[in-house]
Amino acid sequence: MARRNDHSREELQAMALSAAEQLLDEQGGAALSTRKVATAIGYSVGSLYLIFKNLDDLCWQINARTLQGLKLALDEAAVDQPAQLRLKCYAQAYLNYAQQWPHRWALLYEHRSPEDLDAPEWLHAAIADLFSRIEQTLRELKTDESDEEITLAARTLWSGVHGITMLKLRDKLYLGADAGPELMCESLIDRYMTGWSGTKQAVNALQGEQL
Amino acid sequence: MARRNDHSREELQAMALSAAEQLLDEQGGAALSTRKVATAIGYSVGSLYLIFKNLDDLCWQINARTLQGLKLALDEAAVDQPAQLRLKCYAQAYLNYAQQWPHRWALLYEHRSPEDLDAPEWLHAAIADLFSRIEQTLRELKTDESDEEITLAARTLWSGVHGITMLKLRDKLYLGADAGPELMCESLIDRYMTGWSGTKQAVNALQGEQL
DNA sequence: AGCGCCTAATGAACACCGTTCAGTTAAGAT
DNA sequence: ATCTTAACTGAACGGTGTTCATTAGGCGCT
Repeated sequence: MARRNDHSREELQAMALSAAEQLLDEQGGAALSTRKVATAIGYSVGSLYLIFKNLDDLCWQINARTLQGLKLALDEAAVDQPAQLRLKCYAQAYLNYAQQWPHRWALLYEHRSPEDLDAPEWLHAAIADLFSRIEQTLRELKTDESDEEITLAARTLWSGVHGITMLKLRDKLYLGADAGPELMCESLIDRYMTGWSGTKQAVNALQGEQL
Repeated sequence: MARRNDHSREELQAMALSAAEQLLDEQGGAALSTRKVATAIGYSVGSLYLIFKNLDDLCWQINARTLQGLKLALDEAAVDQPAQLRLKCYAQAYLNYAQQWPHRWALLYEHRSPEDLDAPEWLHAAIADLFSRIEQTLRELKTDESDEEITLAARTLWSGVHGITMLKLRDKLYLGADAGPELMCESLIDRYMTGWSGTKQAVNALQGEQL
């Protein structure tokens, strides 16, 4: 049983990634193993290494698909929404996505290659692409801010949403009842944004006084 | 070589934890193994299981020590500081601690027992204890807010700082130059707090800061 | 039809891992 | 000196990632 050619490289790759995602969803990241994935698609262990460089590589490719799914979810949530509401849409969609695919989301952030030497380039590009949505929204809301200010605010807000999501998924929130993370995202965005305006006004006021 | 009694249970436990922490610091969480820890303290694998229930247990105990160190760092950073500055002190100390012990910090959040069934009770207590510092500070700053408001704000702010820290440690920030996370924490706290109060108090806050 | 070639596919092998437990051995009691 | 006992061991089991010599099936050629 060799040279079966039942499936092309691309088909095999897709089959393996789907099987791995199913394993991940059902049993968590610790259960991801080359042998299990290989068995799931009806091939031997060695064959997996003809398709992926190693298990790390497979994980990175799962992460690529996860990021793409996240991107779609964000865009879908924000479609036809005014800039003012879009931030909260993004936050809700992010939170929802993470809760829907907790293990995929965890893999996205917990997976590291040994020595961190080869975090792929496209990963950075994909994350920058996600950031750009928030930056774009902020730019629409604050037309006269510098790029540095926009970037800082986007990353700060996104980190906040990310942190809320992470603590929620780790059950380390337990804010009395539930409905916690949604409220926290609301609180974060509302107060950060009005605080942003407030700080600017305050600075202007102070500078006006001092002149 | 049996019944050596060179060390008491407590000594052995401390030795093992220290060795494990050194391994963790130098080679990361993936390199933590019972065999390595056992060899490092000059005992056999089996002996480690007389001291710890299993590797999970050892990890939880490392986490306990990490949390205690974090608590000390936070308290030290905030000593004799007015409530107005204490929040930023906490944030900076948290960020510093995570950067000083990246692998210990990562273990704190990435380690999960199978099926999440036995996340220890003391862990929740320790985290609640950390939260209480922020809540207490917020209570001093906002004397007429409800407990729910204080709790919500504390968790939101802390999640934000946590998210910033996490993204920084994953090298997924790259905010142009560095000095990113510190600026982001400043931005988060300033804007969230002034956004909470409204514009009027923002001026006071800024003036107080400049003194 | 028969013959080779080539390569997709295999799975045994290696070095690790967590965990267990029957067995060993030394310290202290008798 | 012998016994008891428990601290300690390390081989064993089933799992992991990864490699690579071997195999066998599809394909082109004669």
